[in-house]
Amino acid sequence: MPARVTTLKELAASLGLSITTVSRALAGHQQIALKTRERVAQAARQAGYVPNTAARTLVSGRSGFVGLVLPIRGPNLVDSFLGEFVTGLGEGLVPHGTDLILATAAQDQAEITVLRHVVESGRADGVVVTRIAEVDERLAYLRGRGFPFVAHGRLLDSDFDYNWLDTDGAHAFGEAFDMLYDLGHRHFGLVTISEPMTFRHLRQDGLAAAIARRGDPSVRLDVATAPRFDRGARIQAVNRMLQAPDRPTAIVALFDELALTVMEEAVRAGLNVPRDLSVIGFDNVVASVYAPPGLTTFDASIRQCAREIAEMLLTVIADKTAEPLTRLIRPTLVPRASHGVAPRTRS
Amino acid sequence: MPARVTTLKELAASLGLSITTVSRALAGHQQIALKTRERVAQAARQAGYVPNTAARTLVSGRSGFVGLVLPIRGPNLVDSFLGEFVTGLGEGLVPHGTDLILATAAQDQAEITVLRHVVESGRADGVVVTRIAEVDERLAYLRGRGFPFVAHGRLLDSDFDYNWLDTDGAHAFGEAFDMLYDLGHRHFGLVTISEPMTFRHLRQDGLAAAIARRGDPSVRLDVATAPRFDRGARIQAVNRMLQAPDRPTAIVALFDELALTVMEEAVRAGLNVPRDLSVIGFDNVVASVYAPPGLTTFDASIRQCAREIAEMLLTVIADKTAEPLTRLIRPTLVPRASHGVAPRTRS
DNA sequence: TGCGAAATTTAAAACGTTTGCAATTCCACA
DNA sequence: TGTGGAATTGCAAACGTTTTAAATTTCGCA
Repeated sequence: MPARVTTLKELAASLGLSITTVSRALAGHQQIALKTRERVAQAARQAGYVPNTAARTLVSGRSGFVGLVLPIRGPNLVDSFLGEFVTGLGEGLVPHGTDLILATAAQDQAEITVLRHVVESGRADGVVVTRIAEVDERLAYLRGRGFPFVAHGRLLDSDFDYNWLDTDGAHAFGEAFDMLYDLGHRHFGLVTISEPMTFRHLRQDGLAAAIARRGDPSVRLDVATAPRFDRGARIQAVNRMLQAPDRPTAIVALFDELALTVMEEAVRAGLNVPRDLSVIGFDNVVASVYAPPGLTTFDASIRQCAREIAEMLLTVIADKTAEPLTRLIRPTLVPRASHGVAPRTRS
Repeated sequence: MPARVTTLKELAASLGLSITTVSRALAGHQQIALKTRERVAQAARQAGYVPNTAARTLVSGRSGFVGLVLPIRGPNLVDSFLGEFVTGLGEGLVPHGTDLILATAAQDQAEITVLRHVVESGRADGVVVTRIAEVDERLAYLRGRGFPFVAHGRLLDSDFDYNWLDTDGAHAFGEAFDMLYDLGHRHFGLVTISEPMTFRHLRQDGLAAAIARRGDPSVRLDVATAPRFDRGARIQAVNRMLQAPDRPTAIVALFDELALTVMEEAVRAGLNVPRDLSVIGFDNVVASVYAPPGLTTFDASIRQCAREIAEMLLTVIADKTAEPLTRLIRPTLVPRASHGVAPRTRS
């Protein structure tokens, strides 16, 4: 017997009260007699009453949901990013009784289309936007609508303020450089991607800034670029860097996946990490623990960041006029065994 | 200028038509003149009209959402399961215009409470249930309500039918045994968990069945059990098995995370994998590629399974009276380098 | 005993959509 | 020019809740 859903009307009828009174009693309004409130609460609990979300949303204009548009992903998810991210969001949302909507973009569909749909159908009270692109129409759209959102990541420059939380990749890459420099490295390699995401600039600029700060003209930086999802091209780019007659002694990769490729190809080329080559990544993916000799990397604590993003978003939803919130999270170095003193200079 | 949301009423007014007609025109009803339908569609597109979800849900009784209650997870997610799973669900749902709701259980809250809330608030038209426990109140509840759901996993026995999709762990473990037996192994170890999840029985039974099928009385099986999230206890249990005077020559782990621990501890104990010890896991997590010498394991293609689960659920939602759907997916062996011929018998 | 203010409760409208049924328009044909 | 039936459109109720404004009850005090 599929139990029917209890409605406010039924509850009111069974109590001999009006719908209004029951609604207010459950909302805890002071104007309802204490005795009545208790009686109603008791009956509601017993009947297992749960308010209908649609009806509540319709009248209040609040859905109690926060949206996340799933980035269209390649066939190979290599990390636990998404899992950690939604887990963190969930943790941040649950104390406020808010749930998460995951909207997926179809193969041939732009993310912005899905975003618009989520926003304009009233499914969500706010959204989280990840993977910020150099020119990001999503932020412009949300901004134009005045719709609450928090970005995970930043634009390089913008003529408007918005709420964001970002990992301080610039600082991390500076830290990586300083550490490697102090270990004697002077010739550096950076492996990066060709996709127009802002974080690649932020990190590369952080590296460049640290180099400039040091003011040592003997420091040299090579850059290798490959498309994010083209494994073949990536391997090629890495090998071009490794096979060069004068190759770097230390390679910093934009993120661990690239760093792992560097380590694999280095081994294949007969190099020993870290004796011949230091490698540093970013993200602290699980594989970085297991890939010999253990990848030195940075941990950005995605789950914790996501939780904070959720909290920021709830704040913004509650008060749309508030000053823009921004948080820059400094990742922590996870030193493992893939970096070491620079090899003696050849020649 | 935060653009307002267009409503049906406004659209109707601007067209000089009634709300009814516009609604029907957009729904493509034949009874509306073709010319009108086109005119309305055009105007709707131009105005960027998106129907309000709450209103539609309220009257139709369909929310256009499918729910997933996030399992409460320990501090350390080690795999990409959740990410792959929600990605797969999204892929299966998006062609039908359905989205996914992720509800998180608070720390002190039972999963069933959240599930009840999702179901009874009308937020979702159906739910996906994962990680089936030996005695699973969620299935009983959903069954009792007649609420559409698909289980990822199975009960060991049940007095009712339901929709499920499961990975054929029994078959995989049988396959692992056969392969190892043919390589000369006679003394086996199974590392499993103490949590009352059904899959541990299914897999262990599959192993036992394969042993029985072989009918070789010299085959021996040791079992080590530890709590899922207690790393210390797990290491202890593994070591007890490895340190035993007469240790197994082949260890099958309930899943990769355990297998990785076995490999780590084996190395620490001075054993060579696979020369002294064969290890086989299950799940094909990313780390299994990188953990030396490369873990032989089974791939259950979570993403594909999740997609199918989504499709099954949509079928069930569309026709609640349909026969129960069940799918048993055979995982594929991913042979890497952690297994090999049995070492010569000592003594 | 009656008055007025305070305390408590209720009727009714509103949110934006879908849908059963009724009303209107159109057109072919007599 | 009128008629009937088909084609097209519109009215109004309904979904379950919140909320404004108004009605009713209660109670202290003269």
